[in-house]
Amino acid sequence: MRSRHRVPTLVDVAKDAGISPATVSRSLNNPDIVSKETLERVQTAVNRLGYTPHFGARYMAAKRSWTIGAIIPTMENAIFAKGIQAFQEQLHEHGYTLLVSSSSYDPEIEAEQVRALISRGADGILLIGYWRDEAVYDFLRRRNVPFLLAWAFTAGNALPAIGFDNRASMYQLCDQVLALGHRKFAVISGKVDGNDRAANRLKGITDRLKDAGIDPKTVPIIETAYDIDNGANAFEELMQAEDRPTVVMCGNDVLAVGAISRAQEMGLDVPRDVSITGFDGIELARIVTPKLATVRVPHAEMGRRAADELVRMVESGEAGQSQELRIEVSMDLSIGSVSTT
Amino acid sequence: MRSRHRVPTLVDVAKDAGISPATVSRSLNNPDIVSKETLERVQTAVNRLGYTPHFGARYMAAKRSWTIGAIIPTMENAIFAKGIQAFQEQLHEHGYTLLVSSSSYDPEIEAEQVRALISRGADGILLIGYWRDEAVYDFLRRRNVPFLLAWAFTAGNALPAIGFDNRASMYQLCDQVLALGHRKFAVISGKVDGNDRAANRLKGITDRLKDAGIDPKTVPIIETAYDIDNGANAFEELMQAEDRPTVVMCGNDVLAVGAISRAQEMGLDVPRDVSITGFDGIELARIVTPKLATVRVPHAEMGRRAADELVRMVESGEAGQSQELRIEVSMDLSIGSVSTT
DNA sequence: CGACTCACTGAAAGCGCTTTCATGCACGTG
DNA sequence: CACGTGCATGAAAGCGCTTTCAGTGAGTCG
Repeated sequence: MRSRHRVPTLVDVAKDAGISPATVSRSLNNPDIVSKETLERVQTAVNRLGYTPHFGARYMAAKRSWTIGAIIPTMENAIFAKGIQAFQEQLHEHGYTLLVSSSSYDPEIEAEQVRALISRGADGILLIGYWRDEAVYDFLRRRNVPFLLAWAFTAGNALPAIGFDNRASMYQLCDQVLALGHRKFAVISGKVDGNDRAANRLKGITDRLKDAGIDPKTVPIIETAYDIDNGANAFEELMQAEDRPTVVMCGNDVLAVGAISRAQEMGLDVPRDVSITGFDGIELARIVTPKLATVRVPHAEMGRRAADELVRMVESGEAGQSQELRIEVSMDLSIGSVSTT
Repeated sequence: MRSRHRVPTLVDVAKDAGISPATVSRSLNNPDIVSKETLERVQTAVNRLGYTPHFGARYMAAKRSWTIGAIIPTMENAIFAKGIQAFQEQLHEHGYTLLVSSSSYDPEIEAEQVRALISRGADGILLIGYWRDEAVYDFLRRRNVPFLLAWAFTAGNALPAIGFDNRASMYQLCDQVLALGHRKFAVISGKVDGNDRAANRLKGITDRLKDAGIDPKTVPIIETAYDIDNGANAFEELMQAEDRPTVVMCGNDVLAVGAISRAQEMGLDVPRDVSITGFDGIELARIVTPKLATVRVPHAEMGRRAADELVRMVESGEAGQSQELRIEVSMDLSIGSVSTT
């Protein structure tokens, strides 16, 4: 029952078209070197039989899978959605298929996924951020599988990355917040452990505060996983302090949106009673009320460029070239000024 | 340069362990039938060499890929994210890997993706909704690849599906809207063409209105792609009418959120000036102000159940069993009552 | 007009694994 | 002691494709 119809193979096509399997293979992969007439007969046979090449066999014989793997920390929220979508589309343009898996921000799972992707023959791999066990990098290098990092960029780091400088970006945002007169800060950061993006964003804030003569140790900082509810709870906790902050800077938009929504539930007006900032510039930030002040990351462009670069690496065998992308600080309605009287 | 290190194969492991390749294969796939001592030697050799099985070869020899494919209409917004995430996790439990691709709501692309997934040896395939070219179903059946539909359920339809009744759910929501006294409706629907979910949601509204003695032809309906901005624009257009609706029902949360945000920009109070409803119950609906009245779909459960069922189909070779999931209508703050004086 | 080139095609090896079949060996049994 | 039994292993075929190597015939050139 399960195999009533035999699945047609390349040999079946060859027989049907009255030519050799070799020529059928060429017709499919390298049509230029086959005569027009033969090409047509192959085409006809393929259609008649409903032939689809067997990926495993093809991959085994050609040692090319036309597959690119990507491991992102999460699919649950939209942080990576836009970028990965663009990455996928651009890969498709190059004739590659994308395999995505998510690690739930767990380094062990990530390492396992890397092995899984390689075992499935990924010709190249996209990873998020820099920080991971050196063993993972070793494994990739030993296998000679090109890899590229995204969503982060640190000048001087030798690993090929396409992204933006998380520290500098947050530094810049913090700059603007200071310019509005804020001096009483609080921070809701993502989990810093093993996450260079989160760590650098936090560092961007503390660095800027130091430069402004504010001791970061005096700033209340809550570290929590990226999740709307966590953002909300952290916000509430921060506002319990007797000396309330005038601004709460969040490690990403998801946390910030949680903060905004809890603020409303608490009857606080944003930004009159308290200002809130985010990071990422996902759609959420745009539609929340008030519109979120945030750092806009060019997700789609990052995805496209990463695809182009990774394909280039795979096909040329050359080392990857890093690219830094420009972010844009957008001071939207969720932040107000503070009189510095 | 690209191949300085030769990738270790099963034969290398066999040599290193001093046993035959056959036994190594057995140790890896069927440890029960191998002696404990041999197992250990294999384990040691695998670790020493850093061996990872070659997926293509394995798939070719065993004719099982341990891969499940899923084709969703879009990754851009969160409609499918939660469900697919759960689907993936549950598949992982069963030892399967998920391959996701998106069709951008284009039936041609979807058909192409089906072929691509099959060619990659997907042992089973998850598709969204019922409507697609019969040729796609034929192809799947001819190939004997089990498939399952999700995000929809129509009683009596023979195709195996795990989801909810889009028409009935929207009918139910509309019911509640009527109960609040609304009589002047407007609708922002998703593109109905080729999309049974969108079509049935719309039908749920018109059916209910008919039953209430309201001629659906008198109700302004705008059909547009699921996108926040489209929702916003459609809303504005609908509110331009001289006889404004008291409620705008939207085909999904994304459209509804767009509508809410435009309402605010237009200086309209939701729900005092106009009520707005959505569909899906994604996170967005919860955090928008005012909280969106919508139909909550149990995405995670749908994903998990779909995974269990599809794996069962693949492993048993039996036909798929449909399951209908319960939705929940939540009348949140974006809807108010209308005095029926 | 013989030697070459060129465009096209075929034969066959081999990619890394699983699985069938055969074999060896240590038992327990009549 | 001859035999069947069951466990653990090995040998070898073969999965469906690509690619190298070797033609073949037609056209071109000195």
